[in-house]
Amino acid sequence: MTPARVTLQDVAARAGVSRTTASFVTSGRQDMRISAEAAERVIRAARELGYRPSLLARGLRTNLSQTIGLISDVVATEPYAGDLIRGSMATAVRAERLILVGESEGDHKLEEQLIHSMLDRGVDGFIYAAMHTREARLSQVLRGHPVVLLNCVSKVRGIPAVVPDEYAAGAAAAGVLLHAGHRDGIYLVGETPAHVIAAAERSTGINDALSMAGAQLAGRIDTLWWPHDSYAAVRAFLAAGQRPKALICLNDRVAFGCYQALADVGLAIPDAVSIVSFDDSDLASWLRPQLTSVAIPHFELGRRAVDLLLSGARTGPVVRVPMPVHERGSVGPPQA
Amino acid sequence: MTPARVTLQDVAARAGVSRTTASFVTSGRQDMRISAEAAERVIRAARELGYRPSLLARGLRTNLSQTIGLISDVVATEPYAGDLIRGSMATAVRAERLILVGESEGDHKLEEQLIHSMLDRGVDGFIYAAMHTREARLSQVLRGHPVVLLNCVSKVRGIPAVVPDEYAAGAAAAGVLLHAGHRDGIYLVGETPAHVIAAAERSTGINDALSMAGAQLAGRIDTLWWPHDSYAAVRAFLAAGQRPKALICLNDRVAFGCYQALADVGLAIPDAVSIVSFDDSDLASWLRPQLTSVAIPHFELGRRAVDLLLSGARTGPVVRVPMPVHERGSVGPPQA
DNA sequence: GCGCACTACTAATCCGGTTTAGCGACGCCA
DNA sequence: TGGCGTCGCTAAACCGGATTAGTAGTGCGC
Repeated sequence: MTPARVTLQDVAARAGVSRTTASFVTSGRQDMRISAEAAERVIRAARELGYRPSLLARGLRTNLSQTIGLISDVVATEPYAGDLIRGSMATAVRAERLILVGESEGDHKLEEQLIHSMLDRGVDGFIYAAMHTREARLSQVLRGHPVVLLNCVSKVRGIPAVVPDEYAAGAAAAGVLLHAGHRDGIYLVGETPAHVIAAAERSTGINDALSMAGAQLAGRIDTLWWPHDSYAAVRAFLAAGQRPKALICLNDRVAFGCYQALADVGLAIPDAVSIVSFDDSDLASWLRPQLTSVAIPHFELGRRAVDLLLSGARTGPVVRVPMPVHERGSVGPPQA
Repeated sequence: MTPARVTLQDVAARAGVSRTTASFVTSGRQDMRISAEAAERVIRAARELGYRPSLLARGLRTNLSQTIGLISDVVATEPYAGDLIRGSMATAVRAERLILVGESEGDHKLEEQLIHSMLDRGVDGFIYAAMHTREARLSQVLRGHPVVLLNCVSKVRGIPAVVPDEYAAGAAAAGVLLHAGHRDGIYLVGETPAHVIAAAERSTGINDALSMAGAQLAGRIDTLWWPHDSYAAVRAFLAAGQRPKALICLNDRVAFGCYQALADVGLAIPDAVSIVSFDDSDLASWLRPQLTSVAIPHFELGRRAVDLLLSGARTGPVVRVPMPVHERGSVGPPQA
């Protein structure tokens, strides 16, 4: 049934050496003296037999499993966050690692169970990912194990973390409007609760960039980050007689609702109103006109986190990954 | 640094028994006679010490790692397919398993490398997932290992497989229109290449359901499954003077393009044109009016695949998972 | 009072690697 | 020619469990 595995013993026998010697060769240790000739025989035997070392056996002895645990709250729930896993995975594979995934669904008990399960399997370290950039309370179970935070930060200890550079992203979004000539009538659409770091930092970046140019937000349209909510909020805003010249939406879904509300009252994008947004989801390129949006570099975030973990950093500053602006058709010069 | 693990030896010592006895108790084997009293002592000692067996060590001996390998082509790329991983994960965790993920990106070499890497880690079986329902050519490396196909089928061997019931879904979509009173002017939007099983089966289901009701498709609007393409195709269709009464879109993205095209010429949904679709992505509920769509049960698919794999089935029929219809506001009675 | 079955354990081995300790052979030097 | 260091390699122990093959102790029948 299951194909029998070739063991180090088989390789050693074929090469006419001891298991020990074969081990030294296959594990590539330099500090033990093996003649080039013997090494060559071992390598050949291994190749001919299709030898692959059992990482279970190796890990038992070395306490290294070449495996990384990825714990997330709800990563897979968010449509595009799969890229976060992809980035981690691709990077891990390139370093001969594999990734064990676990989703805690925000449940602390489940999270601890997952961490234990992973430790039972000897993972070499953890990536602790949050969907929405926020402050994380790390489980005690992780204490003493290598951890890199992904898309979240922790104040208690100087744990290495990788997060998108939301501040710069906010500044960039504002910059797009400024560059198009906008100075007033710019509104921020979307609520900015304090615990959502992304919102707060984007907002700060926007304000700073605007004031640096001698401008400022004309106001804020408060709404949840969903199409229905922003649609209703913007409809009400317009119904009150307000006529914005540009909207900065805190994500693409919010922007979608804005598109719908503006269409209802016949305000053209970008002629009457310019729109910039954050996320750069697929939606952004499906809208008409296509939406200018600042991307969350999910793949890159995952990549960086794995790199950081594998680098052996156990403590360090927060790595901020740039968020690229994708300029499309939703921004134009302000109406004369 | 890393907390020292409690071993079976520690537990045995504390309980005053041999490692063997402790092993019998912790691994729950009934066939060996252990007094209730001794068992109790071992259990207590294990609890007090926080003992957790090393699955590396156990796996080395038993050849069972309690770990499943999930190989996919591009699962994480598709926004909502993360649910597929989630469903597998949640189900696996409930059975004390963890999932090792790997994405082949369609690259056969990479796929083999991933499979090898997983085997090196002693995975007990594989879930081989495809993003789009299709026929899969299984790597030779998998031969002899438990495999369940997810969202794909294989003709060569009778490998267990889990797929969405696309035929029934097609019939259901047509049924929604029939139920609303539609009999003619119904068009299918989206190309149906032969190798895309989902498309072919949906199409057959639609045709069968229509003809069962004495109706039939008025025609087909050929287009790639993307908003821009369907937008252009439907615009051209309408420009040619055609006036459909209902559109069956092969996915939500296609439907999105239809919405845009219909809006351009002032045809209201659902008053002038009814629309049903497949996928039930978030987009469906964001559109105005909300889109009636047949859902792909990603989570359930993942769940079933893991269940099937853990059930020990090495061969079996294709499991077809129902695709639930989510009725919303995009379907109405045909215009008088 | 002996053989036998049964209970309740345990010593020893195994899984497949890594790692430590050490062993012959050889060359060099005094 | 004996001591010593180095080279090239291996025996044995180890990692932490599971499993096989017993082994004491007890009760029972005859």
